[in-house]
Amino acid sequence: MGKLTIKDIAKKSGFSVSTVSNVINGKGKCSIETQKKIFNLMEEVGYKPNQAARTLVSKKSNLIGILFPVENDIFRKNNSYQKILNSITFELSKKSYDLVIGNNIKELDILEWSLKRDLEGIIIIGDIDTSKEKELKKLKIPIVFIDNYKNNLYGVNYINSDDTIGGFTAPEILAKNSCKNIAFAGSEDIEVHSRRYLGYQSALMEYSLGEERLYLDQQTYKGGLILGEAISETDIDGLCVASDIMAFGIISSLLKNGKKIPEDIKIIGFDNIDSCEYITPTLSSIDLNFSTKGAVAVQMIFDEIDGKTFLRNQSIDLNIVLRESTENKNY
Amino acid sequence: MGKLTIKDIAKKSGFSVSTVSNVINGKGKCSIETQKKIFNLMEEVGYKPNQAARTLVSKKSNLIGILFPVENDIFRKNNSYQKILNSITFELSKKSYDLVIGNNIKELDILEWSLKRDLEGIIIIGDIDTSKEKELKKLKIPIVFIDNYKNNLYGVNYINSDDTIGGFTAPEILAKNSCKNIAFAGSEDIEVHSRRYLGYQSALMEYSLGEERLYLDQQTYKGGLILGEAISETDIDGLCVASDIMAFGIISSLLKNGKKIPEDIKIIGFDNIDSCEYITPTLSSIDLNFSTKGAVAVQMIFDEIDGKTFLRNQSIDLNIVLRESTENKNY
DNA sequence: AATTACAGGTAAAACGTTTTACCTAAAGGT
DNA sequence: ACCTTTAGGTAAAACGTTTTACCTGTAATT
Repeated sequence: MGKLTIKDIAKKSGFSVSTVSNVINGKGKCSIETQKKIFNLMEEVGYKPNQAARTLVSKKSNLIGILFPVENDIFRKNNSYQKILNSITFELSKKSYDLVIGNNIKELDILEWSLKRDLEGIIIIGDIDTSKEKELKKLKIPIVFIDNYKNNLYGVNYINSDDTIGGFTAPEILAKNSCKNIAFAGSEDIEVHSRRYLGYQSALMEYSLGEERLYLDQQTYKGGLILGEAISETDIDGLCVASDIMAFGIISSLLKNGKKIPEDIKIIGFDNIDSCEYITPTLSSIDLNFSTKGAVAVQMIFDEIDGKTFLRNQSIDLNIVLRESTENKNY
Repeated sequence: MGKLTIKDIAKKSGFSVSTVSNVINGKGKCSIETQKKIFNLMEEVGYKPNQAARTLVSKKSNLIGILFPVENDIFRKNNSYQKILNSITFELSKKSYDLVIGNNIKELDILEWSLKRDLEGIIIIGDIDTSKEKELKKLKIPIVFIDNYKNNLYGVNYINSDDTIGGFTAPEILAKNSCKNIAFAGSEDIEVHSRRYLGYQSALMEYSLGEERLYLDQQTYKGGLILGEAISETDIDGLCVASDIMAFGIISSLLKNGKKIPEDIKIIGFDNIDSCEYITPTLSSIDLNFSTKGAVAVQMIFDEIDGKTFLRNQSIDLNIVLRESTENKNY
C-alpha cells in the first residue's frame, strides 16, 4: 500500500499499462466493461497516479501558482487575502487542481518558478515590477493579473474593480440620503484612491453638489484621526472615505468632537472589511468582491487552457453594503 | 530558452550529465573549477532543473501541503489565516520549498493527496475527522497539527497555545488593575473557551476573587450584544471575553447602557484581531501568536526531515496586548 | 616497485507515467 | 468474395532528472 504503480494495476487487471492509462485519462478506445473493471480495481486497492510522472511526460502539473504583493501591507490588512484564496481554491478543487503559493517573488523569477513547477497558470495580485512583467509573455501559460493598475500588457488577462464607478457610487448614495456637503478622504500616493476621487468629482457634477472637498492623509487609523479633527470643524454632512480603516479613525475622532453619526454626518467607506460590523455605528462600505475576483480568475485560466474565447479584461461589479453610518433610504 | 534540460548543460559544458547533476546537488566529487564552470553556464543560460523529473526519481518534491478547516468560520474571521500563511511561506522560501493548499479536504483523502503530490510534509490546522487522522500515521512524512485539541496521536507533531494559561492571564491582568468582580464570557460548545474558563477559575482562586461569574452565548457580535445587556445590570468591573468579536458586541451594548470603559468596567479579549485597534475604546487582547506557530511548524518539518531530535509537542507562548479597554498599570 | 587510495569523472538504469505507432479480429460496404 | 473500417487493445519510446556502479590516472603508502 502506498507504493502502487500503474504497472501493478495493469498486472492485476490483466490489461496492458497503455490500456490502464487510457482508461484513467479517458483517451483511446476500450470497452465499457474494461473501464469498469479497471476503475473498480483502482478504487479497491486505493491507487492514484503519481503526479510527478504524469507531469514529466504530459507537462500537465494540475498546479496553478499565485503571487501576493508581499510588500503591500494594505492588501494584507484587508480580509481580501483569505477571501480570494478561499474562492480560488474552491474553484480549483472542482477540477482537482491545486494552488501553490510563490514565496519569495523578489528573488524568485516568476518565469523560472513557472518552468520549474510546470505551472499551468499564474495568478498575480497587485502591481508588480514591470521589468519582469514583460518576461511573462514568454510563458505559454495563462496569466491573470488581479488589481494591477498598469494593465497594458498584451496577451495576458486582467481583473479589476471599476474604482471610478465606486468613487461615483459612494457620494451618490450620500446625495440620495440628502447630504448637501459631501467630502472625500483618502491617501495621496495610492492609485485606487485617485481613481475613486475621480468618480467622486463626477458625482458632484452630476448631482450639482458644489465645490470639491478633499482631505488627504496616511491610509491608517491614525491618519483618519487627524482628518477627523479637521472635518469636525466644517459643515460637511456626508463623507466618502477611500479606506475603511481610515474611516474608523475619522469616526472615532468625529464622535469625540461631539458629531453624531449618521444624524450630523453620514459616512461610507471602501473595502468592507469585517470590522465594519464591529464598530459603533456600523460602517457602510463598498465591497470589492474579492471572492468573485478569485472565481473569475480561475475561470479565465481554464478558458484559456481549453482554448475558449473569453473577455480578457474584466471589471468586477462592486457590492454596496449599507449599515448604520448612512441612513438607508430606499437606495 | 525555456526548454533547457540538463543534457543541454552537459553538452555545452563538455561534462557528462552525471557530473552536472552532481554539481547541482552538491553530491559526488568534482573539482571547484568544474563546479564554477557549470554553475556559471547554468546562470548564463538561465537553466533550472525540472521539478517533476527530480521528484519522480528522488521522491523529493520540495512541496509542503497545508489544510485548513474549511467548515470553521471562526478561524477564517480571524486574521490568523493570513498570519500563519505568511510566516509559513516565508520560512519555506528560505529552503526553496513551496506551499500547496489542499482544496477540498472532505472529499480528498489526505493520504492520497500526499502520495499523488509526493508531499514532504503536511501542516493541518484545526481539528479534523478522527477516522482519517489515524490513517495519516501510514505516511512516512512529517505531519504537524496546529490547534488540534485531541492531540493524542503517536508519531505526529503538535503545536498549540496553552489556553489555560491564557485564561489565567486575562483575569490576572484585570485583578492587578484592581478589578474586584471579574466575569468570564464565552461560548459553551467551543473547546478553547472551556480551557480558558478553567484558567479563569484558577485565577479567581489565586487572587481570592470570590464567586465565578460565567456568561454564555453564541461566539458572535450578536451574542455579545445579548450578554452585554445582562452584564450591564451587575456590579462586574472586570470582564474576560474568550473571543474579540464577542467582546465587540459586549462593549457596544455596555456603552449603550451607560457603562464607561475602562472606568466602570475593564475588558480583555482573546485573538487580538486587527479590529481591536479600530474600535472605541481599543480592546486589550491575548494574541495567539499565529506567526510563531507557522514558523515553528516549518521548523518541525525540516527537523524531522533532517533526522534531528526535537520537541514533538510544543506550546506557543501567548502575547498580551494591552490597550485602552484595560488601564495599563505597570503589568 | 608494487600496492592502495582517492580525486575526478562517466555510462546506463531507474523513476511512473503518457503517447505514438502499430496490431488483430470482426463488422460493414459493395 | 474482397476491401475497408473500426473497435479494442498493445509494445516501446519518451519525458528530465538522480543514482548506482564503474572507470582511469595520479598520489600516497609500504
